[in-house]
Amino acid sequence: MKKQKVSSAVIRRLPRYYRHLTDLYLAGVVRISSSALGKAMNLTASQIRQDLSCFGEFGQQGYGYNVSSLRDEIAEILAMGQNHTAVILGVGNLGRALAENFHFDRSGFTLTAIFDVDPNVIGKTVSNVLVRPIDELDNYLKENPTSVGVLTVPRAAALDMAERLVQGGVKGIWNFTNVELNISQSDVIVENIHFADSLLALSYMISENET
Amino acid sequence: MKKQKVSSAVIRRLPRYYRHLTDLYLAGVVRISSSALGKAMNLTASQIRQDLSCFGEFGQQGYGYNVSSLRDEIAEILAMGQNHTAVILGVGNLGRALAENFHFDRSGFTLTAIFDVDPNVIGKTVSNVLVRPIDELDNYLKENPTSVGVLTVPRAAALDMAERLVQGGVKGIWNFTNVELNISQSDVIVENIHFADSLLALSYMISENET
DNA sequence: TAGATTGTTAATCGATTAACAATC
DNA sequence: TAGATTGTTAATCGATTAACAATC
Repeated sequence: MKKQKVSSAVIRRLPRYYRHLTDLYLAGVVRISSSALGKAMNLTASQIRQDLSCFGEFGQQGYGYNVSSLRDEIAEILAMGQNHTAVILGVGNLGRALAENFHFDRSGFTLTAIFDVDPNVIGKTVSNVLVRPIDELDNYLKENPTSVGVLTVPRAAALDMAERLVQGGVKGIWNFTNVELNISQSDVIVENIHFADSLLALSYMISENET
Repeated sequence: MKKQKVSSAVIRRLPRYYRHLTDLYLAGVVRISSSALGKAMNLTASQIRQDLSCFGEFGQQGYGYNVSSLRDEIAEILAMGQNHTAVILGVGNLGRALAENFHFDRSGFTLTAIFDVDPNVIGKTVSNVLVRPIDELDNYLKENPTSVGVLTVPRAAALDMAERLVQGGVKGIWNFTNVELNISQSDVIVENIHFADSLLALSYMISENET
């Protein structure tokens, strides 16, 4: 059943496909060819067909792809329908920004809990989710199996919190701290968002662009 | 003078090198070999030497690399010493999180201004930076040439704001909105941080990991 | 039907890894 | 000096692109 491993390059493009298809869908576009999609996304038609062929056959000769159903297929591939759950650790500015502005549900996740150490926020709700004391994390995870822990704690707390998430049985950690989490011995997946790395790459590119 | 174009894979690794070297430097490590660095970063020694060779010769046979000076060299390559400036557009939760918690200076940037539409925050300071009315953006950019615009506005405002940044002569846009900015006709560089893409990739990987 | 477009195989291109002479 | 490790060239591997028969 399981195909050969899908390359990381392909995996990174899947959410982009999903995003573009959603835009097309909302714009009322019914069908699209690989070449038209490629033009819109700055990819070759070949690459799109090659990417999709990792997962099955979703098109139709002479027609192209049905936008709505290809979107659904990709949602399926991305496991968006699996009722994933997420908890946020640390509700400072960034944690709060994610809780209030990021639509977890649009990626197939439900935000089920928020943890923090600050007595001023514990017991309150943020975005309709209760903020709990961090001491309750271990118990909470034991009683409420959770897909992903969102790490938005200060640098100093990052490693300890990551360890507790792993112990608590999460399947993935969405890491916003600039700490490199070295938990490769477990089979928990770490997805990093390194703001500084992104800005430095931009710094390089704008300088390169001038010369 | 200009070497052949450096591949994007290499550019993306440079900030990681910088980050690891900083950690080593702060830990008091004086020298490191490509193989030791590779082990720490999960790269091959070969790749590290190949990457660095795009920019010059920074090591010494039989010794390896001096941590501090290699770090400095990479900072130089990343253009960290060029007094880049940044302005934030939109000081909602995310803009505020960046203004207050992200250390622009550590990436060689100075946050010089913040713009918003909300009368309740205009005139106040966030992280010692004045929040100005968005109407002043065009004039501000004219009078204060700015390297990068940080886009943390709502989706609806994104395209318009991006256009004004481009008109205002910024060299790069750090885009946190989930809107695809299509400004490839200009030579402004867009660096995207797509939270949803990142979470969906994680969703895929944790599901894949189970089967 | 004729035209369009897929899925897939083969060709090309680029990036990573291996090997090694140079040398600190 | 002998051992270690670089920078670089060559070999390998993987990803992207091109081509085309199949077919809607």
